[in-house]
Amino acid sequence: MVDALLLKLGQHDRISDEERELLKRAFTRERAYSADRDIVSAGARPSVCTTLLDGFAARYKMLASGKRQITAILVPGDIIDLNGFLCKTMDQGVVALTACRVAIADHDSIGRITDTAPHLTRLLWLDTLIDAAIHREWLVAMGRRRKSAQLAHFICEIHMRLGIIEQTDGHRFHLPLSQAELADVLGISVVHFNRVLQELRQQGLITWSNHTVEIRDAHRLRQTAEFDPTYLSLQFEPR
Amino acid sequence: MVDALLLKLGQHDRISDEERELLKRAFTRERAYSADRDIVSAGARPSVCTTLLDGFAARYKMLASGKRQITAILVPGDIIDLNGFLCKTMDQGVVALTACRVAIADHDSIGRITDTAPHLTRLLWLDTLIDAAIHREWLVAMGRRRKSAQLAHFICEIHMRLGIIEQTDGHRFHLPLSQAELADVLGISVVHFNRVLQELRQQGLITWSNHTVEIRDAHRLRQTAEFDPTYLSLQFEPR
DNA sequence: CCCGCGCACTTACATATGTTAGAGTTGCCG
DNA sequence: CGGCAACTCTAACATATGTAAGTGCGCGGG
Repeated sequence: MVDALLLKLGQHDRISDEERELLKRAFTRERAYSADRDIVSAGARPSVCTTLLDGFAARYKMLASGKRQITAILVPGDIIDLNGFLCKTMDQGVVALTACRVAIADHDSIGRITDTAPHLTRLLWLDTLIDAAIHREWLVAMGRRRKSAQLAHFICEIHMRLGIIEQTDGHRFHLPLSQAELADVLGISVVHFNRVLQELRQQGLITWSNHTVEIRDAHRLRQTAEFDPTYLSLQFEPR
Repeated sequence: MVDALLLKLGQHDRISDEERELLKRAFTRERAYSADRDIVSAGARPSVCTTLLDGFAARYKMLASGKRQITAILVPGDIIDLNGFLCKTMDQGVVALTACRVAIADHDSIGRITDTAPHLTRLLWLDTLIDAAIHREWLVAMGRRRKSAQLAHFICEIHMRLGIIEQTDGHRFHLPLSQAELADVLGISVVHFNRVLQELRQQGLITWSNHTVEIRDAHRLRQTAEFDPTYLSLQFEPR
């Protein structure tokens, strides 16, 4: 059930059979959400952790003006609210962008892991550190890159993250998000998102239609994005 | 030596005497950096963790264009490169913005804590989760707030964080950063930073001179910032 | 004491991005 | 199969933000 999670954690370091078992036994229940439903709401005090099995979700925050900023895109294998285990109160909500299936673990089970399985605990901690590194990369892109470079960077990142969980087909991948949702990721208007998208298309860097993205010139795309995947900690080494 | 760190961690949950001792014994060595020196550089593979005792530092990334984005402001009590313990390679550098004093702990000592002191480990983990929550809040401010609101939000946050380590004087605090540095925080030009600053001044929300900020109307400042400190996890409860 | 340098601040103009409105497209459902 | 609804894409204009250039102030070193 938690295959994608294991696939992802296994990128960073060896996971023993016992550790695999611990995780599998923690994430027992399963649940489905339809698109546009909150999986966790801002301000909630969850008593469980949830990992995405299938579909796309987004961490987000609404402002009084009605504007929305998406602060993270979650793909299968991502833990949605591991921060809730220690932060107690969710600072932001997570919404299903497509139909989603999730697996659920009680905080008690996670707590038992932190009490008895230090190495697995470090891997879970690492997972949240990578989330933070992604946030930092987004901050850089948002604050100091040209918007076309920000989009290029986002495409490189998602392509790589989907690759880990074997959801890419070479340079092509499925990204079932609307332009309005992607505009909320980049922090720009839908109109401007479309302008920026045309720019990447016109430069022959990508094609994008029917929610399928194809990278046509990976080298130049990475170059405009100044993409360096170090922040994803994909090196396999003892942790 | 690590008083500020203990003060900060102690906001979230009770710390036992043994845990205090463990931390004190981990952070043995001390070191000083002058302003504008890197404390850790991007791409480094540190074998130690460092916590700020005194001064202000910033996590940052440089782009090929020469632009800089600051992704975090570090104040005394913050751990500078706890992520390096598990990520191994630093995704971004940390620079001393003023003269800084730091305390240093070997990764081995931190590793021993994670192997033997689960509760203290959770508190350290929590600290990195709060870093991530701050990043998310900055993403929202950067992407979707008016720039004056972004600055207002930053002031509210820093005031609160300095309050925890007892570096505020009521509604006044010392913030020895130049406008160029603050512009790199907000992701705007120096000129525009100055415009935005004038705006907050003119609205009577703050005064700001000689690197001293005074909040004149806390209520309206929070209101324009839509500031809600939930994301800092300042609630005292078992973790 | 004065000079020079860094920093805060300003102006004028250029560019990027947002807003509003609407036309074309696609896909789903009755 | 027709029609609604959501989405993509474009245009025209308004606003926010960046760039280049320069003034003035305050502080530390000679």
